[in-house]
Amino acid sequence: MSFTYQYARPALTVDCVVFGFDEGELKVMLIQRDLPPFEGKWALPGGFVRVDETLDDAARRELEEETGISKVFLEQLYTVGDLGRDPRERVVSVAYYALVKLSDYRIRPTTDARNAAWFGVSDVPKLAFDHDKILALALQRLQGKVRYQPIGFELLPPKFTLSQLQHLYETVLEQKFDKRNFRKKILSMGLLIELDEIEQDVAHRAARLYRFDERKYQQLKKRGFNFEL
Amino acid sequence: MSFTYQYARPALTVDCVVFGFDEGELKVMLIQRDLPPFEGKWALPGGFVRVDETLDDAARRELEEETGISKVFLEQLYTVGDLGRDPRERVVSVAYYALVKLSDYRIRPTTDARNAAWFGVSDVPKLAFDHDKILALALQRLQGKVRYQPIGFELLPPKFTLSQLQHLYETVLEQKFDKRNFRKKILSMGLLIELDEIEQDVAHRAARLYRFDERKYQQLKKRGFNFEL
DNA sequence: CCAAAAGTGTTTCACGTACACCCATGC
DNA sequence: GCATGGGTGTACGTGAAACACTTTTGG
Repeated sequence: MSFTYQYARPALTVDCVVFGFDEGELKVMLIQRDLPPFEGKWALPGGFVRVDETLDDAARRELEEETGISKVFLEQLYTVGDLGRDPRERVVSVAYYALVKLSDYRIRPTTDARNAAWFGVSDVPKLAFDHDKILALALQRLQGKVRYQPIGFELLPPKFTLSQLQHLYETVLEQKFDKRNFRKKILSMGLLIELDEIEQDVAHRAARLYRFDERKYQQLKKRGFNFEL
Repeated sequence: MSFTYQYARPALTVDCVVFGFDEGELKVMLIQRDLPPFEGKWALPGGFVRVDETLDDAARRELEEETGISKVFLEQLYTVGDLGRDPRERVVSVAYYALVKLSDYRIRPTTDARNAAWFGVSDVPKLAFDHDKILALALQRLQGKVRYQPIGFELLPPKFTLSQLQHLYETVLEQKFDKRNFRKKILSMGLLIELDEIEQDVAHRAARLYRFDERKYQQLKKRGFNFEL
């Protein structure tokens, strides 16, 4: 079976930059290519968009197929369409970025026949295609967005300590915060629910656990509230 | 001549939301369709991406062809790919938004065989395809971006008065500003060059003209400066 | 008892905000 | 001379930033 058109059409793909946060480091999931071009090179998970699925669906499907990741925060990032970005033919790719609760879901880093692994964002090797550029864009977007939208919580387990939250922000934004000021500010928004639980199995005083109040955030947002770190 | 592929491919188009600012109002350029589907309806300028041109090039080319507009601020907005957004077949469209110095370049609102016209953003009729949604996205992006990047100047002539600038911000953000505070803030950034010229042909005291210092902005940006209204 | 991180208030300073009057020009 | 918008300074309050010590727990 084949499909014929009057004019040449670019191929259309999706690529996903999947971020996780673990051990005080921001990580990206990469896949080792088992086919040319760029065989053996690391690349972003992604693949062709089917003609009967939306772009979002395609991104989620590829993510699931290639990394086993599902039900995560996923947002469109940018569409790249430079000539020659794929040596075989013209390929336009809609890039997405995803945020996963690494420490919670325990994602299997290897699935399928492929080799998938987490890399610290500062230890990423040279990637296939123009995926370096896409990754850089995603990082930029994450840094910009984390300040004024409560997406940082997508990278933490549902229950977290204020220190974990602070470290997350410090890592993503590459910037230190004062502990007291950070707590004051984040708590003053009234978006965190203080739980009756504390950390377990730590070799020091256990910290209180909190939960992000998504419901409250949606309410406040309607009334003109703006999250801002 | 025709082109054949193993799998079905979506068609790929670009659409442009072109903003202008005139008479204290934010305007969008629309084109009246002369072919089905949506014949006679107003739509965003746009068209198919050729297989040998980048997405940015395609957007600029379509803009030039359909509206005569060239050399403007142009930025990718979002890629829409819902099923059924075009009744004929699957079409994925990369949306762009452009900012033009309306009062300066004097763009011809009608070119080609087509009917092109400026609409106040609050007087836009129901558009073809999902162009309403794209326009709404573009407005949102403009409102968000104008606050923390000096793109407002793209909508003004090269020489402008502080009142013009203030009115632009008030229009885009749908919010009033205090005259003294606005001037204090904008001038304190040191990004405006005070010219030795004043307005001409006004029926009241003529205002001083200013120019945006792009050079200085690029310098400051490198050193970590952030524009913020 | 030592190490490691949790938790907690106050002072200072900068910046945002509110606010009213005189000036220049064209008609 | 009057209508229209141009141009200017100060006082006040809020919120960001700086800063150090005590507490709890496990080993």
